[in-house]
Amino acid sequence: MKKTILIFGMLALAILALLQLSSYSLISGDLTIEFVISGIAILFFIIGVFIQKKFKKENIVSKEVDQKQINAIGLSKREYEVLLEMASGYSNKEIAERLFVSESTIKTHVSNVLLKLDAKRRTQAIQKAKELHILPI
Amino acid sequence: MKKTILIFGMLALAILALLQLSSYSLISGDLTIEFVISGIAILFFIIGVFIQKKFKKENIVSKEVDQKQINAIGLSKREYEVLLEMASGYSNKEIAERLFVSESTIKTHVSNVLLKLDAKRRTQAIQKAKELHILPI
DNA sequence: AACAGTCTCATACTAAAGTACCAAATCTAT
DNA sequence: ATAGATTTGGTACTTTAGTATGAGACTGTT
Repeated sequence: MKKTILIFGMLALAILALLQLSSYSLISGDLTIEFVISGIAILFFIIGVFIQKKFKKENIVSKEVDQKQINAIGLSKREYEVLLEMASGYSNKEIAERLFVSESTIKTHVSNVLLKLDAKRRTQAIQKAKELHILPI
Repeated sequence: MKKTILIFGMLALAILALLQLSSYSLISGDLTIEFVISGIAILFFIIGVFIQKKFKKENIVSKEVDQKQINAIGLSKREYEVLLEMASGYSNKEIAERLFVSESTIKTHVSNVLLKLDAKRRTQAIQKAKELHILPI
């Protein structure tokens, strides 16, 4: 967790910088104490929100599809489309109708998907695809 | 977004309260300006983190299984177990081996699961189960 | 233009999934 | 203890899924 140390170090620095700035402003009389404190409060609130967001993103399984993984596996555009339809629970015949091609074509694509994902069944392919983060949701 | 308005109202109030408190402390000379500002910064940082956490939680699809849904659907304990195995990508034969029963039994269970989830195929059953939040992940 | 890759489709299989129907054993709660 | 639900298992059958193989059409690339 180097990032944690880094972030808290930066925060400490930010606080020190603000202290310097605020005391200087107060001495010079440009700003009122209320204004400075409000600004600091808002600033640190925003920083808190931002940092929490960053941390959350790392912990949560991203719902985004990992395009790099798709390329790494070697799935073609059409094969990936078929995979998505499979994962949605459609049969080969239904996928064929939805994509306006023959069932034979879908079978070919499915076989290729299974090969590339090293799966014996479509359900296993779906599971593996999920683990590889190449499926939305 | 009533919550948003509420939260920001509370924040504004908190800032005002802090201003009052800090000016009072400064006048009475109990605290230094640095100490007050640091405290406020830390406080608002924490508030920011907390609020972001709250908001995030609402957006994320809960990974918990919805036991009520399982009951509502009428899935028995064993049927649910089979559903989980199905969703993991196992074949009927594999599930039979894993649960130490015959393949016939699994077929019966699977048929019942499909009926209760109103699905034509196991992939569709998995998809529907996912939507009903009765699958972990 | 030639080539690799993709997409399409077909045939002929084998394997797996799913349905229908039945029935015995086992729990479970009243 | 008995009724109702659950679990288990079987047979026989239909439907999907998946494999193997081949091949034409259509990219984009060098």
